[in-house]
Amino acid sequence: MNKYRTHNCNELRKKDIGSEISLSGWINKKRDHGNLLFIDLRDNYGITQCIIDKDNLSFSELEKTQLETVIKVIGKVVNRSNETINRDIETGEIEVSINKFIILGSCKELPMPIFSDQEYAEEIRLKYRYLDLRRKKIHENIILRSKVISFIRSEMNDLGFLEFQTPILTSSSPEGARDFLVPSRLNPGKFYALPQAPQQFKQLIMVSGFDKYFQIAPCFRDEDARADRSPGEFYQLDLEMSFVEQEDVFKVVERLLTNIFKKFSTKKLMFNAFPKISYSEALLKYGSDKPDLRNPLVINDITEIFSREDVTFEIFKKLIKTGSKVRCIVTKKTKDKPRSFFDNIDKWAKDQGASGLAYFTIEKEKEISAKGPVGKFFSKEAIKEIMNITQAEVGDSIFLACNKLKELEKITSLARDKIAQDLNLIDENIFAFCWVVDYPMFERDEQTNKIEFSHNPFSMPQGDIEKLNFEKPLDILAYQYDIVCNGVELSSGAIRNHVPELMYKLFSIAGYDKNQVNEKFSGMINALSYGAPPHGGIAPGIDRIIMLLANEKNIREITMFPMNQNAQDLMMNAPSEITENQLKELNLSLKLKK
RNA sequence: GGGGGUGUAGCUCAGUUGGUUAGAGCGAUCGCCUGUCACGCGAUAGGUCGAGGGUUCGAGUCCCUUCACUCCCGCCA
Repeated sequence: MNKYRTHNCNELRKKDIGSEISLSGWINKKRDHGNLLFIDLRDNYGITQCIIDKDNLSFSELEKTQLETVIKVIGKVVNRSNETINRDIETGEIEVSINKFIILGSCKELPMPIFSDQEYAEEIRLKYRYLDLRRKKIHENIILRSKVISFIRSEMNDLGFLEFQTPILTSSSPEGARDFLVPSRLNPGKFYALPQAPQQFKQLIMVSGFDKYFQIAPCFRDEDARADRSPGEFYQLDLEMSFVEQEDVFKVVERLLTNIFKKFSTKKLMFNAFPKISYSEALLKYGSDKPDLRNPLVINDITEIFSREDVTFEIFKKLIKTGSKVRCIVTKKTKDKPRSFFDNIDKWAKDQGASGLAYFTIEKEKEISAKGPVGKFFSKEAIKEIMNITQAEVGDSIFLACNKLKELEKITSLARDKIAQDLNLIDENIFAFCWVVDYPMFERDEQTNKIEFSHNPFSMPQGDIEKLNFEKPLDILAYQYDIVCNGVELSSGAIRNHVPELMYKLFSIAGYDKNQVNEKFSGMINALSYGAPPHGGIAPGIDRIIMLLANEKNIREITMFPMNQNAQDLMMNAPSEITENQLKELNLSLKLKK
């Protein structure tokens, strides 16, 4: 028999009444009636109420024992009378009458209460993470995370994928995020980098003939944190498949995500088959390449309206002549919304750094007309034309913004979210997945004016390779795709370029000559010239999937031991200084900025 | 690198127009209480008001500097 317990704290039921048992766990809560003491004993599985009275020799000692002390209780399962049954806990029909108890782990005064739904400062939660993790909600989030990952493994195995580990110490790559670097002792002056993703390795696994690979892969990027982005490390379900086209990858991921979200959430999926939206369409209709499709609002371009004689909105007309565009959002049946609704949105837009959002409402008495601050600038024919483009009807309102394309996309995208929130248009009980496809291979950096890879440099360009027009690189699309859920980018992937000559060509457009490519991607580029299968894959973010399932906005709520925003582990005191000896061994010296 | 928010007891917070000895709930300690499940009742202890400087007869409160945490922008193929 186990020394510590015969049952866990969520096991005992009516059928156990009369049994002599032992339980071990934490004192979650005490209710002390002076001559009668109730103890809620908690473990990972649940809570069991234990009871002791003054006739017992241990009574006064147990009465003095601190919350969160770990004890072993030996006693008898007894019935609870009808009036004293607790329906809120699964063991609520019985209780344990304590005969004896033993302290297994004593507890100092707590820096934060465990039994409370109260929110606490992150600093203290992170410093005492092991206490924080005892609390119900985050404890359950972490268990959910474990179950989801375990489910993913079994699904991937069922689909014929093999799980492999790839190196954690690897080489720094020129593209992408800032690397975490590790100095090499045996190779003075040289550094390893932690992988930003196992990108090259997974392609090499395909070249090695393993056909289908996956890994719950740690990824390291030395970039600043956000609420939904840990500094340092995060996890991806990294997967790669040989002899596949885009659709084959989609099929696997759609099945997997559908199964995960159906199994681990009660929320409904908006689409059985995930819709596919091209990158350019997404930017036009939603102003973003990660649209929240729960939001029914759509953006329309109405720049052409402003070339009409009977539109006299001179500010916009002037801006358009210098290259700006006009886009708008229609809100249905908002004719009778108070003036404050419109002004708040305009004010909000100004707070976002935009020049505000113009608006008018379409009304009809005898004739169609536009009411609102800028309504007077539009003739009834112009209004009809706008209604034609935007599907707006009488009683609807139109919010307009005019700016250079990038800025315009940004503000209309934010406005789309903001207006939908104000009008309460977003159903929180839905997951709306979509694919964003047809990403451009290259984009122009606005500051440097240089042409760069817009996503992954290893992606395969679309179309007939022989006929690609390298003179117009910005027109080249890639077999590059993202999956988005509720406005959250879950992952991106691509069909890879497995043709070395084409790879050199594409890198040369981004400003890397053959030697640089050979040097920086030696493993990859070499491998591709020894018989590489066509292949492709994707890497859904595990953390973000769990956040969606757990309905958490902050990644630390689903991460066991996270760092704070300044990339410090307050519990372990990382990062920390190292000794002179360690530095010497690594041939390093410090030169700190003041 | 830049912008916003927060910082008062172990924890969560209140603190008016600058004015006496800075308060409450939870927790801790002590006492009372045999059916609670956020048990109840009474008492006690507990404060560098993040830190430093300034204005003032007087600063938790106003001003300046600075630190910590957090959210956002930049960044994140």
